[in-house]
Amino acid sequence: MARKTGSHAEITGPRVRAAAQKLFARMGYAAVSMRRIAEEVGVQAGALYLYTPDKQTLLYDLMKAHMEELLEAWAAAGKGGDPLARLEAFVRFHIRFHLERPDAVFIAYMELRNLEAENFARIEALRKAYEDELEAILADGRAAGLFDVPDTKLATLALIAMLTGVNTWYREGGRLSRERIESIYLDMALGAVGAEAGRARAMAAPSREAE
Amino acid sequence: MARKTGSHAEITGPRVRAAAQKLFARMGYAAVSMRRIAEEVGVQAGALYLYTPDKQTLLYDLMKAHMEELLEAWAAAGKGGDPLARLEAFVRFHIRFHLERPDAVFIAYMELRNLEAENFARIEALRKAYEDELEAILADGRAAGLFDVPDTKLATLALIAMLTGVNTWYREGGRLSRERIESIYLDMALGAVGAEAGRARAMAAPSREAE
DNA sequence: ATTTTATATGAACGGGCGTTCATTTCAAAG
DNA sequence: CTTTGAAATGAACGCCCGTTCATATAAAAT
Repeated sequence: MARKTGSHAEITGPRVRAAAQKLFARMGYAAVSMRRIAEEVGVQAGALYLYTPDKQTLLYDLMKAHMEELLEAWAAAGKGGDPLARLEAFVRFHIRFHLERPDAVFIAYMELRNLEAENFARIEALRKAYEDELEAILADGRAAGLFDVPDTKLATLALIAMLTGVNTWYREGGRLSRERIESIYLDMALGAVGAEAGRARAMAAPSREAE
Repeated sequence: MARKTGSHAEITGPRVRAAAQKLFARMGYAAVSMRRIAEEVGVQAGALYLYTPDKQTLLYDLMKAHMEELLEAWAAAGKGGDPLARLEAFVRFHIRFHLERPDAVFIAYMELRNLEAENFARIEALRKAYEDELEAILADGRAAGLFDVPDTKLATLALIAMLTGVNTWYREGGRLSRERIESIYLDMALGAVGAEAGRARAMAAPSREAE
């Protein structure tokens, strides 16, 4: 038989994962039945238990994989540079990464409350690790006199909320290209942390300062 | 008998509303049963139908009341002034209003997908009306040469996402007062839209401000 | 050709769901 | 008192839930 063995979080069948991710994102974890997921895969409900011990683990595995992928991708993309360059890299990376997997992102921040306490704590730890990456950039930038940030924790949460917000309105083939969106959000992020040198280059004519 | 009469959205019994709001916010609409709500009220499930035609209407009424309250409160608070003063008023109003009713706010943006198409469209229209209030401020500010905003629609959504984000981490009696939080977010918002006049007053020395 | 193994079925389990409704309770109105 | 009628009960409706399991199928390994 093929019943799952180890301490769960195994390589849940890709077809099952894909079906669950799609349906959880569209209808919400609580509103999707195992029978509905099975239908999407083209199988009977009982067969799902060859790939996951239960519905909760299916959700947890999706969220865990997403968060780990996020951290790994940033570790690979966010190399060195001065704080300003690192902030630009972070902003562009965050928007691009999140726009590329809207379903996973949606689940990761809408279904937190449907995780059992233990699983919730694990996902929160991963989220915290990601936030810490941005906070370190802001702290370094402040220390270097590049940013004007009274509270790095607050600024971190504010920036991440702003950036992730793109996912709520972006639609493929819309009015603005991803590159353009990244640039606009980058300018807003730089302004929000008082990094006026970064903003200056986008200014030239119409109104204000030069540094 | 006391069965509801008009085209629904009546004055759903306040105790039922309060119980539903609390439970929907904590566990999610789909995960809360009518029996659980009844238990919270201290009544049997059947009695709830004296106050609402069905569960869906209970959710819709909560969201509609919240959005209308939001629009009315802003209409009362957001009087005139130049765009900079109006933006400051909006930021402070938004944070204060949202921090005062975390359950309603949480439901309003987490349970949209559980609304039937017709109800969804009505709530979205109210949300759009609120966003338009901010967008008008940004458009006026840009026209007056006060803000540097390449796309008012994007900036509107970015600012609202950033401001509403406060609700995800704020806890009563935390490290920072609401007033302090408002001020910090105000500075970030002003920076994000390139309103350097507003930020300037906070600059003086190397990092912090005094107001 | 036989055994093994992975994959799947489909019926069944106990239980919870939203909603309805005939009936009861009980305070206020007459 | 008696009548009214709003407020609430509690049983019942048909249906869907997550999960288990004995059984079937069929490809791979022997």
